[in-house]
Amino acid sequence: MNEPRIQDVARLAGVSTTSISNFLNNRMEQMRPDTRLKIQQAIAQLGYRPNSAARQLKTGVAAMVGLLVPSLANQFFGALACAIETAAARHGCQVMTFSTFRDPDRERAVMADLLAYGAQGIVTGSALNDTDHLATIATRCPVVAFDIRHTLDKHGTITTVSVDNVAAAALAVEHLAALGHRSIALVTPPPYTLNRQDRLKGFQQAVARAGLTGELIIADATEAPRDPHGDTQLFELGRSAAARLLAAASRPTAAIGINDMMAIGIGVGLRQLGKQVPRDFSLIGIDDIFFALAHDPPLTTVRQPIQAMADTAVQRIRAPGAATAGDGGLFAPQLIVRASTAAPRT
Amino acid sequence: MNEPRIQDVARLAGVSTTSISNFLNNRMEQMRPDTRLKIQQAIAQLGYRPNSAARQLKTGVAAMVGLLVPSLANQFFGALACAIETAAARHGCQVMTFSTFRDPDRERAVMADLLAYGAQGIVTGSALNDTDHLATIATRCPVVAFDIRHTLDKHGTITTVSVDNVAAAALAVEHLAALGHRSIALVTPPPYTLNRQDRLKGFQQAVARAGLTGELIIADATEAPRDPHGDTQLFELGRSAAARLLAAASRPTAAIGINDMMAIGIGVGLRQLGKQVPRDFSLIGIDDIFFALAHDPPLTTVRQPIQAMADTAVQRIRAPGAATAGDGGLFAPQLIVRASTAAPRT
DNA sequence: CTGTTAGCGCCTTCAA
DNA sequence: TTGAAGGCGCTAACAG
Repeated sequence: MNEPRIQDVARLAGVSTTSISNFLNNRMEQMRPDTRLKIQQAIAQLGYRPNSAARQLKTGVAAMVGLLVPSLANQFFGALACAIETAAARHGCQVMTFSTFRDPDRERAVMADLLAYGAQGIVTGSALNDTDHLATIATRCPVVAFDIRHTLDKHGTITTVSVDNVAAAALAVEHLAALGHRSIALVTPPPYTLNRQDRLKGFQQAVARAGLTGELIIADATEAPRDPHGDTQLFELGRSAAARLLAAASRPTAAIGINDMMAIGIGVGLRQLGKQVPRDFSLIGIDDIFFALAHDPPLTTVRQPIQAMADTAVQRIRAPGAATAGDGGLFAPQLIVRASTAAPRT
Repeated sequence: MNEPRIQDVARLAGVSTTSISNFLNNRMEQMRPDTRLKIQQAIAQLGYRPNSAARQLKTGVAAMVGLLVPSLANQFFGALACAIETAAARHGCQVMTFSTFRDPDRERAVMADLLAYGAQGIVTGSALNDTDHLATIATRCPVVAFDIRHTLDKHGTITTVSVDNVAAAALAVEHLAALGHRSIALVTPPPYTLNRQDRLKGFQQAVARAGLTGELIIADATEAPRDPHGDTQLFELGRSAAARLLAAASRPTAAIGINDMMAIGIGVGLRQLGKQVPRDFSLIGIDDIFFALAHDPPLTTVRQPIQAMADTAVQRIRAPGAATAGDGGLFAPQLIVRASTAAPRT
């Protein structure tokens, strides 16, 4: 309603709209310093802001990147959104975030919306089953898949950014081994997604390397209600897995949760069973979500360098071609030792 | 890149662009059924999506609402963003979310961006100190303040949506009173914000009504590092407040955290001090964030009806005028009894 | 019921 | 340096 327009600025500054446009687009060399100053003042005085719709209509792109996540209510993705926003702000561009609630139809619709909005590119932290669709989108704008590396490699049109999940799990194993644990378990839901498969692989490789006994506890997803919003499911699965952990044939003295949510669930379950962490049992997660810190005891975990990953993701969108499809984009995880791991009782 | 345009659809369907436009804007009565069918097919065949920038440039508004939160890494605001997105989707519109990191400058900049983007309205869950600026924005588009009622009422141009914080605190007090507690405490940082002041007022009123002893524990904000991202601060403050709780002169048997984050911190602190919740001490929060459930024991709390509040917020943006500035917009909180409260030990 | 047409605000030649 | 002018894709009169 009654926003100032470029012509108003031009009139007030006593210059042409062309100069204003040049000013707005940082072509300072094409005007005298005093012109520049006058323009600056006029813009400030009017509170002028270029209309992005018009600009986009003309140039074809918006200074905006899209972000898809399963749900912002999920702590990990909230943090991711934060990191992407921070990264985008460094490029002077906005983020439009959508929760897909893991609904493929909604996912498709939302991608189309983003395209209609002229998004420069799309970062997706939402694991699609329909990768062909993703590839189609990728022909229209750069698509960066966050933490869902392998699924998409085959198409070769999508770049990916991911923590090295194999290394992450290995880091957890090595930490436990160094503490003296000889029998450990990995607790995970059925590893359908490839990042979970990677973590599983890392676990098995590291266990073999260290000569440990490694048991796999598959938490049956039907044991807890699905929850597309906040991922309470993983927490509940972890909690109910605690009993199986204690009853396991290999008598593990430590467990790795496939991620922090699961580890926190395990921690609560163990305590409800009268076990004390880390005195009776060691526990370690992966991701380093905020509540790892708020857990009692503070959860030892393997951190994903989210901000660095987000920076790379946005960079790839702003400068596609810089990275070729399928190239590395693998980030090194970092062990964060807190208080949920200790040497096993002898 | 090479998106189909409205003319392409018109050509393929063998009709005029007007009809396509009518179709897109749901003016079905202005065309024959067979025309409608042809259009439908043509759109599907081309995968056509109207360009939102062009549409917005023409109509002046985008099907988009802005959302400002301190940080999406904060569990509560992640959930809020989720709820707003769900509400907006029901109106067929998108959400552009920004984290302000509680930086007034960024807040201002982001509001301006939103205006430049043609946002239909702005929901802010971010407590500004500069309410005049907010009022200025409100002259350009509807602004709905989420959970920061009183600060803004004086301007009369901004509508607000908030839980009844007085009632929320009272609900907590009454629950504890009903369990038999006679001396309780409220733990809060210095109540600068007005929703905290409301909670404090509700606490004091309810305590007086029930004839209890009510102590106020002000957690000194300097005791924990500030954290604009994830609000670890409140957690840490709660944790360090546990000792003061146990040493308090009024010998409280239960505590209310000003919100869940604080209550969870208190819970962890109490346990580290060897106290068992709820056997030795009862604990209750306010908000009902997800981790109230993941806390051990599951935290009794007072829930904000976030989705209903979000629906109302979006409604006010879509149909401004329906609600007059400053009108109620107060929502009833709900007591969620879980396992952190019990009768005091006799 | 359908076609024609004039902009929405900005960017970018182009000639002055 | 500047002014004029032609769109970007769509909508909404208005005239058929």
